Amino acid sequence: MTTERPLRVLLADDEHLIRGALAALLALEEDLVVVAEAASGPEALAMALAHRPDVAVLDLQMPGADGVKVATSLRAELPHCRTMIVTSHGRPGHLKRALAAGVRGFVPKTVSARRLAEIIRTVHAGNRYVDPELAADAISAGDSPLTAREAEVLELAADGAPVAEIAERASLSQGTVRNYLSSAASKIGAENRHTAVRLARERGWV
Amino acid sequence: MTTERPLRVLLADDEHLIRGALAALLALEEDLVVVAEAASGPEALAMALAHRPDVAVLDLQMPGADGVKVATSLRAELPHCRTMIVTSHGRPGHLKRALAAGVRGFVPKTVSARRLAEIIRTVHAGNRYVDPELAADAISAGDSPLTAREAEVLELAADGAPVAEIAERASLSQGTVRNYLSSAASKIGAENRHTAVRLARERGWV
DNA sequence: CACTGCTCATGACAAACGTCATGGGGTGGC
DNA sequence: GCCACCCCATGACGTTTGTCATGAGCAGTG
Repeated sequence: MTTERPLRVLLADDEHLIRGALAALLALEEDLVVVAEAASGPEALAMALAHRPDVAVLDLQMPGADGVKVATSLRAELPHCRTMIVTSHGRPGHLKRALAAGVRGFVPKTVSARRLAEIIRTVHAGNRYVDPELAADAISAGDSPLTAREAEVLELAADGAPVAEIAERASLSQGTVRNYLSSAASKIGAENRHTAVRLARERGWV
Repeated sequence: MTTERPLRVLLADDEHLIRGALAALLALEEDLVVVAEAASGPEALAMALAHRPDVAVLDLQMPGADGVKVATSLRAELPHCRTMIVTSHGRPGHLKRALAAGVRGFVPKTVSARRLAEIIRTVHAGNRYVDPELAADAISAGDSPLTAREAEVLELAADGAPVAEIAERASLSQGTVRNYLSSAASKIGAENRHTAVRLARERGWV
C-alpha cells in the first residue's frame, strides 16, 4: 500500500463545515486523495465527470438532487465509479432506494473517520458495506405493503392537502383517492391518513 | 495572540465523523483547544462540568437532550461558559428558542471551519453572532399570532390525532378544541389544521 | 368602571373524510 | 383459461371536521 496509485475520492456534502473537515481527515490517509468536492447534487455530478474519481462519497440530503439521484446518474455516466452514501438520518427507506440505485456503501455519520476510510477501501475493492444497525432497521421495518398508487397518493397527502387537490394532482377521481388513502391507512394500521403519512415516512415506505 | 491562555472549547455532536473532523480542524487554530467532546446531551453537560470550557459548541439535534436544553442547563450550572449552537437545519423557531436560552452564537453547518473559529472567538469575547440568513428568516417569520391555548392545541394535533383525543388530552370539550383549531388555522392562513401544524412548525410557532 | 381580549362552552349546519359494496379493465402466473 | 392482484371508478352511508353565532367567566388596561 505504498507505491500503489492512490485511491481518488469525490466528496459531496452541502455543509461546508463537514465537507472541509472530512477532506482534511481523509487526507491523513496515505492511500486516499480527495480529488474533488461538491456542495450540491448537480455540482457533484459535474465534478465527477471532470475528475473521474474511483469512489464518490455522497451526502444523502443535498440541494438540487439528493445522493441517491446523483448515484443513479453516476452509474449511467461513469460506470466504473463506485458510489457510497453518508447520512445523518438513517431511514430504512433511504437505504432501500440507495441499494436499488447501485450504491455500494451506506453509512451513518456516527462512524469515525478512520472507519470511513476503511469502508471507502472496501467499496473500491468491489465489496458492499451497509451499516449493521441501519440494515437491522430496514429489515425490521419490513417491505412496504403499499401498492404503487397507494404510496403515490399518500405522498401527495403528505403536506395536509385536501382530497380534492390530491385528486387533481394525481388525475384521479376523488372517490378513488379516498379509497387508496383508506386502504393505505388500514394496511399501515393508522387511524387516518395523516398518521398514516407519518408512519410510512418513519418506515421509509414513501 | 501568542502567549495568552488558550480558549477552551467543548464540542458536542452525536455524529462521530463530524465531531472528530471538527476537532481536528479546530486544533489547527493556535489559540483554541478542544478540551472535551460529547455525543449526547447529558454527556455534554457532564463533560462541561468536568472540564469547565470557555465556550460550548453544541449541535442542535442530539440524543438525550437537544442543544438548547443543554444550553439552558449550562447557563444555570456553569454561568461563565458561553454557549453556541451549530445546526444543519436552520428553522426560525430553533433560533428563537436558542436566544431565549441565552445562547450567544447560532450558525449553520454551511460555514467553513475557519469562520467557525472566528465566531467562537467572537462569542468568547462576549459578543453575539447569528447567521444573517437565519436571522432574516426568523424576522420574516414574525411573532406568533397564536394565543397560548391555540398553540397548545395545535401541538397536540401535530401527530394527526383526532379531535376527540386532543380534547381528552387537553381536558377540553371537543367543540372548544375545534374552535381553537379553526381560529389557529385561519390566523396562520392554512386550509386545515394539518397544514397549519406544518406551517407553524416551519415558522417556529410551536 | 367600561372595554378588550383570552378561555371555555354549546348548538347547528355544511363540507370533508373514512368505509364499504360493487364492478369493469388490465396484467402476470400457473 | 382461470385466478389473483392491481388500477380506477361510482354511489351510499355515517362520522369527523370546519365554521359561525352566541354567551358566560375572568383577567388586565385606560
